Amino acid sequence: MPELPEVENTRRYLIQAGLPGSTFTGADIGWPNALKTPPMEDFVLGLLETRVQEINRRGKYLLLPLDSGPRQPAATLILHLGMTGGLRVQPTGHAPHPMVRHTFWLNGERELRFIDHRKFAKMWLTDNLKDVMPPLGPDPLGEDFTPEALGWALNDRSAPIKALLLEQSIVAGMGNLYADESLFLSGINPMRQASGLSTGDLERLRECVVTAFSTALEAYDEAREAQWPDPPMGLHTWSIPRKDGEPCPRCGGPISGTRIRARGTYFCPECQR
DNA sequence: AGTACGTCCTGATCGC
DNA sequence: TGCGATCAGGACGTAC
Repeated sequence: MPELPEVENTRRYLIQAGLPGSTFTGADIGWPNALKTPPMEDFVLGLLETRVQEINRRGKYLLLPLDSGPRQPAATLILHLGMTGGLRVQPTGHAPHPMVRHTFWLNGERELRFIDHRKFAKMWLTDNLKDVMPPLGPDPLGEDFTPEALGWALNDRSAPIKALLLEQSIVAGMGNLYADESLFLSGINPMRQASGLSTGDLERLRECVVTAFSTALEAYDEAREAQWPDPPMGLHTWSIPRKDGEPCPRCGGPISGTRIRARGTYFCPECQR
């Protein structure tokens, strides 16, 4: 379930693996439904002989601006890992993971391999980001993620804070696990009405979102070094147990499991009132 | 407009 | 023991 730390880890992995500067020499799209735009033929032709300039991230989206030389306009390859997506840069001879859905051939006998067990991942190739990118809120690793920005977005919203934290237009990169973790760290009940949060709540929440993501990222950085060249994925980097009745790490009381907007939600009824 | 729910997917796990 | 039902969840489409 890639959320911001997993996507950022993937970004750093791709850079370390030398994807920037590599040239696409072909592509095999094994699950066409993942391709949102353009149609397959245009997608593959559009990638051909383009060079990856850099690997950027906006929320959970990976953005690969491409250099196509004199051919214009310059396009961007956009990747979203969905729930089970993962990327590898490997030598052509290296046995591929059984769940590789798409293969992008690179110069120098290497391949960019897109793994995706459950086929929730998505891809776009566009020369106009605005046409395909949904509106994204501030990124918690950036400077514009402030208590004021959070308060403004939640101001007149009556939905439970947990549901709104998951909206990418409010917090870019947030996902189910880190939403629960951030609320647990900040002592805020996930079912509370967003508009009812005090200034103090918002400040604490902002701080805890940053803490949850930063802690996870550090773990990914370490694991990436330790297990190179296999990138880590799915590290257990949160403190709140994701099981009903488990002891709360803070007070020892039983953790409650419930559903908010059909998402599994875990919290401590004692610490998060 | 805001809120909520169904849908897409596969594999693991649950319950009868 | 075995097999069908349920669960997991990111983002979008649809309904209210």
